[in-house]
Parts: sequence; structure tokens; C-alpha cells
Amino acid sequence: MQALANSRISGGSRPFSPVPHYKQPACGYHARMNVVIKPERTRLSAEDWELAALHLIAEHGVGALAVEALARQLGVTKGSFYWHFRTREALLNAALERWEQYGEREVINQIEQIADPRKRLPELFRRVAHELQPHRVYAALLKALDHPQVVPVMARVSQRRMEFLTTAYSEAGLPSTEALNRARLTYAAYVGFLQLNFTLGLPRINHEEFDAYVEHMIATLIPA
Amino acid sequence: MQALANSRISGGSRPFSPVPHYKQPACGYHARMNVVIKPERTRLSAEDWELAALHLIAEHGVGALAVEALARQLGVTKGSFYWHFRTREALLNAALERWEQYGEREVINQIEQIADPRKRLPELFRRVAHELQPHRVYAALLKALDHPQVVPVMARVSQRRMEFLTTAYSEAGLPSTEALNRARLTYAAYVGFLQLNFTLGLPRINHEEFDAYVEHMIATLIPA
DNA sequence: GGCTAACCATACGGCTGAGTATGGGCTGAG
DNA sequence: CTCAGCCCATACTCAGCCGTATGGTTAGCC
Repeated sequence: MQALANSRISGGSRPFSPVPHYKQPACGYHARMNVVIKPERTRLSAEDWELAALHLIAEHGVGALAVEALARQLGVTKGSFYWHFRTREALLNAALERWEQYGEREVINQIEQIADPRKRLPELFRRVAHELQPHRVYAALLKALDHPQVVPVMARVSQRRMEFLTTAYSEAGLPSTEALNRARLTYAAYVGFLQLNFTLGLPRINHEEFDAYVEHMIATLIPA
Repeated sequence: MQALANSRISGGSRPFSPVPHYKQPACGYHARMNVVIKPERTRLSAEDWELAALHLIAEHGVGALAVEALARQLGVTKGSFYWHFRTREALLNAALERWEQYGEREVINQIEQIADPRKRLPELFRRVAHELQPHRVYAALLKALDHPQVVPVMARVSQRRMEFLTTAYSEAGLPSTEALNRARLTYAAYVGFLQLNFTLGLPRINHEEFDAYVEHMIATLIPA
């Protein structure tokens, strides 16, 4: 039911073009996560638009995702955009999907390969703490939960992370209901920290103080 | 669709009440027999607009705060609005200020009157947990942190609550730096919980499960 | 070179929502 | 009763942005 007509423009020619373009099967395109900011005078692909959209979302929020503004930022005009995407929502969906795909694989997989289950959670905490950069999109999406398009994405991502945390706490020795509650608490603390320190710039915690906070979290939330 | 957990306190000064009065839009109603609900042409004040704005924010977010929509909801037109407020931003600021004023007095004052400092934090947790209703505005404002007008308000409110939590943990026996970090953790968990359970409707936690979660928080975060 | 598909520019239509101008109605003090 | 001042309705203007239509330009392949 999620597989609606996702207009990754390979799905059709232009709406009312008198000269119908042939569609090409866009199977297997390489994806690089390099964010391009400066307007280089090269031709753009749908991927470029999606990455630029994510970059803009991370900086100014979902509400600032306007096609004309994006086009200005990329050094082109709307005409380019509406060749790649059928609508603005299509771009948002594509960008969110891309973010969801490339999002967690890395961290979760790396953590799962740690042999000792009791060492996983501290390592997870420290690793997530020092990789705040990729979390900017997440923080921006938290502020956009009124928009119906981002809700299911965030629900899936949060659900997956919650399950990961729950099993991690289980494997660390907590009984099941306690593991679930601890996972809730941990994930809520994570989300709340993003809100309070990214978007709201509370007393702008500095580095060594932040490290101390992380260790405090580890000591408080992870069972000895 | 509301009235989940009722606020049991609500004794003293009223928190903002819902929309004052409705007026039937002049769309084909037949005036028949006896006394029907009069249109009740009461005139509005600036306060009415502010309260209605807060009500609308709590339900649909800051982004939905449009003057024409509000006017429709109040049974009047824009002409009324622009008599009371110079601009839309003025209404937002006034509403936020009102919310900030009437916000915390009650809970914080009541907690401060508990004699034993070690009993304050558990009581605070339980009380806040069972008063989720007034936190709907807070949750909505968390989703509106991209808007520059709400940032300073939220910064002030969070700062105040953080300080309250820090001294509470201090008085409960934690050394100062640890008290600060624990306060950060607690407040982040609070904010994150609002995000995950209000706006994002994760596995919709039910009542007894929620109570168990609160007790788990108390056991984990509050020093014995 | 020449053709074709991919890519982009320009111009326009339409909608939405903020803000303005202006006049009319309601209410209480006198 | 009446007049002044508060409150609201109506009818606009204007800007921003989405989407459409269509013609122009560049890249790759024979």
C-alpha cells in the first residue's frame, strides 16, 4: 500500500507533452551521499534534487522546502524540477525515502557486530553522541511532525530503533518489560536532547561538558 | 477525541479554556417554533482571540494559525481580527506570552511546598504524568521550533524548568554537576516523550502500561 | 554531421492567505 | 434620544508559490 505511483520520474513521460518521451527503466543507479551546495553548471539528476532537498530540510526545516527556492539554490529554474518530479510532494517523499534507506544501516550494523552484548549499549551511546551531524535531518523532521508525509517515515524509523534498543537492553540482562521501558526512556532522552540542543539552543553545551553528559547517561541508563 | 486523562488539580485560576462561543454560520437554518439557540452576538476581545489561537495551536500546530481560519472558527471575519491586532505575528506573540505566564506557576509552586526534598521529585513525575492535557500546547510548540517567534519563549520556559529540576536533584542529594546532568537527562526524556507519544503516535501506550513506565522512570532517574 | 532524448528557461494561470479601506451596526453614557 | 466609540462585514489589493505549457539547449550515439 506504500507502493503508490511514486513518481521517480522514470515512471512516465511529461504530463501533457505533445512529444511523448520514452521512459527508461531506471534500474540500479549508483548513489553517492555527497551533498552539493554550490551551483555548478552541470546538469542535474533526480538524486541531486533529493540530496539538495535533504540539505535544505536540515538547515531550514521541511516548511522551507519550496521548489523555486531549491531551484534558485541549485542555480536552475522550476523547469528543471518539473522534469524530474511530478510534484513537490513527490520530491519530499523521495527525499524522505532516501534518508530512511541510508539512515541507520551503518550504525546499527556496526553495533550488532560487537560480540559482548554488554558492550553494545555504551558503544552505541558514544557513537551516536559523536555523530550528531547526520542527526540534523532527524531533528528537522521532528519539527515537521504536523506534516502528514513525514509521520509514517518517522514512525517506522522510531519503531525500528526502539526495537533495536529493547533487544539490546534485553541482551544486557534486563527482564523484558523493564527492557522495553528502559528503551522508551532512552529513546525519549535521545529525541529530547536533539530538540533541546539542536533547534532550541539552550546554554549551548560545550565539548567536554557534553562528553561528561554522555558518560552520565551511560552510568544512569545502562545496567551494570 | 480528547478527554483522555483529566487534570485532577485545576483548582485555582483556570488554565485557558476552549473557544468561548460559536455562532451558526448563516447557511440555511430554518427558524422554527420555540426559542432556538440564539446566535448570541457577543463581541470578542483580544483575549478571546488569544485563547482561541492557543486552542487551535494545541490541536493543529502553529502552522495552522491563520487569521481567516480563526475568524471562521470564532464566527466572525477578518475585519474583527484586524481591529484587535495589528498583524498575525502580534497575535502569535500575545498568545505565546499568555501561555508562558499561566503556564507553570501551579505545578512548580505546589511541588515547592512539599517539605521533604526527596519526596518532591517522585511527586513531580507523577503529577506531570497525569496532567498531559495542558502539555499539548508545549508539544505543539516543540514542533514549531523552526519559527523564530517561538524559540525565545521555549528557551525561557525550558531554562526555568531545567533550573527547577537541577535544584530539586541537588536537594535530593546529588552533587552539583551530577544534578545538572541528571536534570538534562530528565528534561530531555520529558520532551522526547511528548514528541513520541503525542504527535507521533507510536504503539499508543495505554494507561496501566503508562503508569508502569512512569514508575520505571522514577526508579531509574531518581536517586534512592 | 544529424537525430533523439534528456535537460532547462520563460511565461503564464490559478490559488491561497495576509493586510487595507471603508462603511455600517451595536452599546452605553449623557 | 443621541452621539461617540468600539466592534465587525465586505470588498478589495498584493505577494508568494504550485503547477502547466512550450520552446530552446546540451549530451550521446549512429
